[in-house]
Amino acid sequence: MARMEDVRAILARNIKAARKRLNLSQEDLAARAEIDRTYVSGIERQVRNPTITVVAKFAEALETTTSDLLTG
Amino acid sequence: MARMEDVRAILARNIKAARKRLNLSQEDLAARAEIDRTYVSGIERQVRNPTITVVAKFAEALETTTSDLLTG
DNA sequence: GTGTGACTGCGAGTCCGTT
DNA sequence: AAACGGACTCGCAGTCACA
Repeated sequence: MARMEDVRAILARNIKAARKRLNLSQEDLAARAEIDRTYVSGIERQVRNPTITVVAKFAEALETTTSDLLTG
Repeated sequence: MARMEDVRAILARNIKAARKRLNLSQEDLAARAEIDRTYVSGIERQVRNPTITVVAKFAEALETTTSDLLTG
C-alpha cells in the first residue's frame, strides 16, 4: 500500500514554493504572517508541527488558501 | 473585502459531513483515527485547535485528504 | 452517542542570540 | 538571507468522570 507522505513535508514544500513565487525571504513572510521568523524556519525544515490556525495565517500572507498549502 | 471564515469552522463542518457520509458515530471515527472520543467531539464543536498531523489522522480515517478537510 | 470541565505533560510559538 | 540553539510562556495533545 502507498505510504502517505508526511503532511509537514507537503506543507514545507508548498510554503517554500509560494514564498519564492512572491520573492519573499523567510523574514518577509514572518512579518507578513505575524509569525516569529525562527518558527517559519522550523516549519520549512519540518521540525515543527503547526496548528491549522497558523497554517491559515501563512495562507493569507501567501495569498493562497489553507487547503492549497496542504495539497500534496 | 470578504472576511475569512475560521479554519476551525471549516474543518468541523467537513469532518462532520465526511463522517456522516460514512455513517460513522464520533466514537466510530475516534476508534478508526485512534483519537480519543472526547477529542473528536471537541474538534467538531470547534473548541480545539488541532495540529496538521491530527488533521491528517482524520483524513486517513475518513478516506479523504488533509487538504479536502480544510477546503471551505 | 455526545457534551463538558478539569487535569497533566509536552510541544506550539516567541524572543534572545550566534554561525 | 537562512540554520540553529537556549530559555521561556502558554496552549495543544491526550485522558477521565460525569451529565
